[in-house]
Amino acid sequence: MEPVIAKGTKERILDAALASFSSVGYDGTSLDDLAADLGVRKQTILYHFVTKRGLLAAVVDRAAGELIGALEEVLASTARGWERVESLVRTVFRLALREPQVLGLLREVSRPGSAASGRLRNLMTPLMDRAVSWMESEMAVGRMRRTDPRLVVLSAYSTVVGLATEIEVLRAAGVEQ
Amino acid sequence: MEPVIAKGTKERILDAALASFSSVGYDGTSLDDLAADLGVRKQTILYHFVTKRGLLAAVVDRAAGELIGALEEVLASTARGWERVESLVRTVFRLALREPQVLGLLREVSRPGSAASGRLRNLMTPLMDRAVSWMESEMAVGRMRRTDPRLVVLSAYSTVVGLATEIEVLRAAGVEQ
DNA sequence: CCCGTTGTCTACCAGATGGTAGAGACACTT
DNA sequence: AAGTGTCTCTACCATCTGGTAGACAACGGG
Repeated sequence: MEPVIAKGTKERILDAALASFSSVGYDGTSLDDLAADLGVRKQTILYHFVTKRGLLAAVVDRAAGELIGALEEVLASTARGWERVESLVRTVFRLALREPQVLGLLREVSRPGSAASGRLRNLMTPLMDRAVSWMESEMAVGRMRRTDPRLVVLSAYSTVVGLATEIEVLRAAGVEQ
Repeated sequence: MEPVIAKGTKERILDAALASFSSVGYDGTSLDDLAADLGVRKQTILYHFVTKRGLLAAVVDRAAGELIGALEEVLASTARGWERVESLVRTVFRLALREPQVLGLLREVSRPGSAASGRLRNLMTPLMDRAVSWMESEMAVGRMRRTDPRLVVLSAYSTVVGLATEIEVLRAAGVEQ
C-alpha cells in the first residue's frame, strides 16, 4: 500500500491542506500556495481531488475518521456512568494536544454555511444519536440525573471543543497544560 | 443623533458587514455582494471605510464596544465573589441571544492570524487584566479558591464564548433556550 | 454666484483564483 | 513492442477581487 520511505503525494497534500484549512481557513487557502509549499503544481492537487471542495471533503473525512475512531474505542470499553463521559472528554483533549489542527479544522468547518458543514453533520449525527440514547438508558436506571440528553450532549460538545480549540490561545498566553 | 426614519448609509453598511463577516467570514465576504445586498455600489463602501480591512476594523470596534460596554455596566455594580462572575456570564449570554452575530464575529476574528486579531486583543486585554487583578484580590480575602487567575479567566472566556457561539447550532437542532 | 465638502455613482484595472485541455513520463500487463 | 492506466507537468483562461480615478449632484456658507 504505502511506500516505505516517502509518503505518497496524496497523503502529503492532505497533511498540508489540513494545516492550511485549520489555520487560515478554507477561503484563505489558495491551491497555488498549497502546491508551492509542497513543491508540486496545483494541477497535481486537482488531479487527486478534482475540485477544491473535494479536497476539503477529503480532509474532513480523514480528520473526522480519526476523531470518531478514537471515540469509538472508548465507547467499546466497559466504563459506565460519568466515568465513561470522563474518558471520552479525556480522549478528545489528548487528540487536541497531539493534533491541534484537527480541532482547528472542526472549528472552521462547523460554521453554518461552510462548504462542508453538511458533510460534517452526516459524520457526526450517528455518534450524537448514540450518545443521546446511551444517556437515556443511563438515566432510566438512575445512574444519571434526568434532563434533556440532547441539550446536555450539545453543551458538552461545544464546551469541550471550545476549550480544546483555545489550546493554541492558551499556549500563546504562556500557560502550561 | 440618529435620523428618525432612515439609518445612515454608513450604519447600514456596518450592519450588513457584521452579518456577513460573522456568517461567511472575512474572506468569504465580497464587497460587491455586500454592496449589492444594500442596493449600493461597492465604491460607496470604500468611500466610507477606505479598505476592506478598514471595514472589518470598524465592525469589530462597534461590536466589541457593545460587548465591553455591557460588561463595564456589570463591573460597576456592587456584586462580589461568584455572584459577580455569574452576572457577567449572564450578560454575555443575553447579548449572545439578542445579537448572535456579535459572537460569530468574535469567533471569526479571534482566529490567530486574522486580519483584526491584533485589534481585538488591544480591545480585550485591559478587560482581561481587570478580571485577573480582581480575581487576585478576591482570592486574597479568601472569597475564592486560590488558583492561577489567568488560566481561570481564559477557561471561562472560551467556555462561555464557545457555548454562546453554538447557540445557533442549538437553535438549528430545535432546542429551546 | 462661486466654492469647498460630502456622498454616490460609472468606468476601469492588475492580480489572484479555481478550473480545463492536453502532453509527456513511467510502470505494468499482454 | 504495443497498449493501458497512473501521475505530474506546461499552458491557458474566465471570473472575481479589492482598489483607483474621476465625473456628477446636493448643499451650505461667503
